[in-house]
Amino acid sequence: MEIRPLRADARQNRTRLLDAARDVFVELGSRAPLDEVARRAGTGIGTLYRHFPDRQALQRAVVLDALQRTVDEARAALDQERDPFRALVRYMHTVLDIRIAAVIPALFNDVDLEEEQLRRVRYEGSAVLDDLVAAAHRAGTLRKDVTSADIGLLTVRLSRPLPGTFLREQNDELAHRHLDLLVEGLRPRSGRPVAISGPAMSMRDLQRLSVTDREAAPSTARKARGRSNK
Amino acid sequence: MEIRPLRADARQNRTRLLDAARDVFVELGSRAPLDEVARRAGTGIGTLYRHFPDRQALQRAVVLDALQRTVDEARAALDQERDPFRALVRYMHTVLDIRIAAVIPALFNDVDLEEEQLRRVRYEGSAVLDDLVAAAHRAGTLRKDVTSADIGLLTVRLSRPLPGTFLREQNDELAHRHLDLLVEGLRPRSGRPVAISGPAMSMRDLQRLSVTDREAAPSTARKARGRSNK
DNA sequence: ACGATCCGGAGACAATGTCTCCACTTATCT
DNA sequence: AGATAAGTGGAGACATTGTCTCCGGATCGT
Repeated sequence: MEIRPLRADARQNRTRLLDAARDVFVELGSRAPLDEVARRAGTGIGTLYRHFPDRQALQRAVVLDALQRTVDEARAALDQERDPFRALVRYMHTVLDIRIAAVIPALFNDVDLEEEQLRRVRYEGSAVLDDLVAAAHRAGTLRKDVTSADIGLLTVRLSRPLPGTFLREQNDELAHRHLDLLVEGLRPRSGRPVAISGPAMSMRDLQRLSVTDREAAPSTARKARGRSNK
Repeated sequence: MEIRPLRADARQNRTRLLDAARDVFVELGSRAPLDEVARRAGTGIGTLYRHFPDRQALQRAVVLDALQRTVDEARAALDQERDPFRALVRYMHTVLDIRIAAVIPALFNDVDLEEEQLRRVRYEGSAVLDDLVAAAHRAGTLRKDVTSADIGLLTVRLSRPLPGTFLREQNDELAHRHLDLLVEGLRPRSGRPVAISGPAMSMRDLQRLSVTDREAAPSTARKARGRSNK
């Protein structure tokens, strides 16, 4: 590892490449052509390869960067907001902005999340989200049956850009709009509590689960689900 | 055009290929290897190409099939459910099951949605969703500021499989769980109405928007494939 | 039983993506 | 300003991946 500081222009290029890579991976998937990344960053492909020896190194750097920023923001929300529910909502909006919840999914199969450094930041991320949720639970402003994994997964669903040729700005607006809508469903209901179905997991459950199962079930048979509208 | 009915085994293979293709496109994206589709369908690659002359034909068939089933189910929901809100919720759950809202996004850039037959079914789909939403609005059981485009886009967000090595069944359960959660946010609030941000669009707005954006690039209706742009 | 119909998958071909190499440019220091 | 180390860009050799044809053989329907 080089410890010598980068030249000013080199540092800027590195940052630009990271930003461009994040967008490209989110929009085009983990196997998007790196030419495109270089193009958006306004550099040559050679420069990209100088900073990141191969595709995987770039992907790793992108994830680490986004994760770190998310953790920082989560802590800020927890510290600065008086109302825990507000802190949680602020956290979710920020996550949309950082696009972390879109990046990780996109790169999930290509980046080794168990690698030491990533593992550590991921752990911090889970912990702070657990704290946010727990605080809101204690305050009684968040439905008791909503778990931290729900929050995490919901931000994933909201983060991913909608297909079609939406402009990016429009996409972002819609994501925040839908988050607003969702947030209303997170509050406890005064009247009858309508039960929600499915597995209630914590962030820890979620991580354990992702790591553990590594076999593919080739069962393609589809069964009709007997569904009553609850 | 062949009108002669297919041999029984051929018909079954065709159906299997369609189902497999839908899953593969959703999971692996529109450019997923067709070998994988054949493998999951339990047929050879040659069989795939006999039924669908090229990738685009397969994609188109997948979308048409899913769309048609969705429209049918939407009509059934509208007819059979007494409570309009229940009808809407049932519709959304069904959409998750059919995975239409995951298929269309995945194939958005590869299938020409303006092609006559698709256009017609899509139009029907929008119309019936508009009806569902309008009915719920009239009944006062759906927030007035929630539009049909919101419903459509939200099902898209919920439909797409979460990354990681979730088993498919688990993925489905989570999608329905999160839909349950979301639904609570769709109901009108008795107390203060918390405003939601962002553009409020109808399905029509949505379609118009997607189409106009497309004009920028030359629409490849049925041309040679080899394109090199950038 | 016996055409007609359909299947399977090896492999030639085409498209796409990876990454190196090095002549050239730019930042930084004195 | 001059010297020089640091950084850049992109053409192109190479590798990987996906497309689609072809035809001997299996299977269906009558």
